[in-house]
Amino acid sequence: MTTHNPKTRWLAHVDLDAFFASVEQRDQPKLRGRPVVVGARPGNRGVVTAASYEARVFGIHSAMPMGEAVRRCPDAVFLPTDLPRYRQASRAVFAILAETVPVVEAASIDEAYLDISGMEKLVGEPHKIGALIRERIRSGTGLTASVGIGPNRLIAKLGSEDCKPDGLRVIPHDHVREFLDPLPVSKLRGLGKRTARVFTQLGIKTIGELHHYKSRELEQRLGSQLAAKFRRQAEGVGAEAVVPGRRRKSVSKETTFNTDVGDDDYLHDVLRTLAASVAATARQESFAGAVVTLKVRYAGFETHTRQQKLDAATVDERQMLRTAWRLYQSTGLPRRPVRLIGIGLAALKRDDEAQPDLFGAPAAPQRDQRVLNTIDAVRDRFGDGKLAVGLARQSKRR
DNA sequence: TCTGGGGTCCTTAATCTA
DNA sequence: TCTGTAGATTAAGGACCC
Repeated sequence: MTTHNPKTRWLAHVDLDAFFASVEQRDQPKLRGRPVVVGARPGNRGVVTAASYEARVFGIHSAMPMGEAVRRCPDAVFLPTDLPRYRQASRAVFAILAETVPVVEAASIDEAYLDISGMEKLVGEPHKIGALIRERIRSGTGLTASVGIGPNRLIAKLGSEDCKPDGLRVIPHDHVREFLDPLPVSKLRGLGKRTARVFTQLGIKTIGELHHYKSRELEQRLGSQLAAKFRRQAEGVGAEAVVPGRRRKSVSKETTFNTDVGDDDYLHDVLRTLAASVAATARQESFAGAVVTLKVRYAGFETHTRQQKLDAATVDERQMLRTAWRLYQSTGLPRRPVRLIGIGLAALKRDDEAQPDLFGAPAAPQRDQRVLNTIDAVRDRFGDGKLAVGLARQSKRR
């Protein structure tokens, strides 16, 4: 961990612009300059995963229902999400970052935090470092990134947001207050719709107003922890370090049906497929998990989860399926048609930390890859609704 | 408008255990 | 051995993020 004096500490936040859509435009030149929307197939249940800046002009943004996106811009190019290709592009960007900067923390597939303290001596002032990072990403991958640089993570992140797309913004230590004060509180991390309502009711609109808000009403309304978190952010003095190589804490797989499913045999088949996929991921990444979670969603978006701790960590899909199915059948869940079903594995341990698991004899890696490939292939051809049927046929042929 | 999928973290309540 | 209790663990749900 770096222990720089806050005045000499520089963190950067790198954010790839409209990432999924940009990868598509990069790989298919005829899409450049056109509105591109990546996400669910129009007509299916689902939302927009990414929208190019040309599509955003029409008010299309991620998480918007696909039907609404089609209404707003029927002439846009609608593409299915091609995660393997985006992962590949992401790996290329992270490789460049790793070559350029000593400490890199991946925050998501298209975002990273960098600790660039000390690089001034080699490269020059922070502005030069940011420019170098952006140029290397552009020349190495053909993608554009926005970079924010500041004395802590929050300021760096808000900086990159502020200069999007394809921009660079440096906020020095002694400019933090003037940068932060006029911003709306909705810019704070972890502040969503629910919390925003509380701030509105308290009459707090900007980060500056929150910074000067002394009443304990905030603590009463949000709870002491959450209130403290937002107050710290409003002070602008975050101290969390950039941590390379964070470990994942859970893995899960879920699917939404095009029409709700009431047939238990069918649900069981789908769950088996999802369990196989989770188990395959676990084996590929060499960990086992001791908590199985079942997730079920009904009409009206009514969502329930059930979980059970196992005696020992496992990667065995049969044990996961047995556990999840027991949870489905005997924990008082509504017996109504199901919109979504999913399974997850948590309380993860690396293989070398796990208890020996007699039931979880690892399957051949080739088979794991087959499971993952099959899921992708079936989803490509039929969409998620046909996933279970497609796999059931496959396994009969085998 | 009608809401995906894959995650993290937090709060609260129930249950277990010393 | 019984009982009350505090703290830890487990479980469920919610908010949020990309």
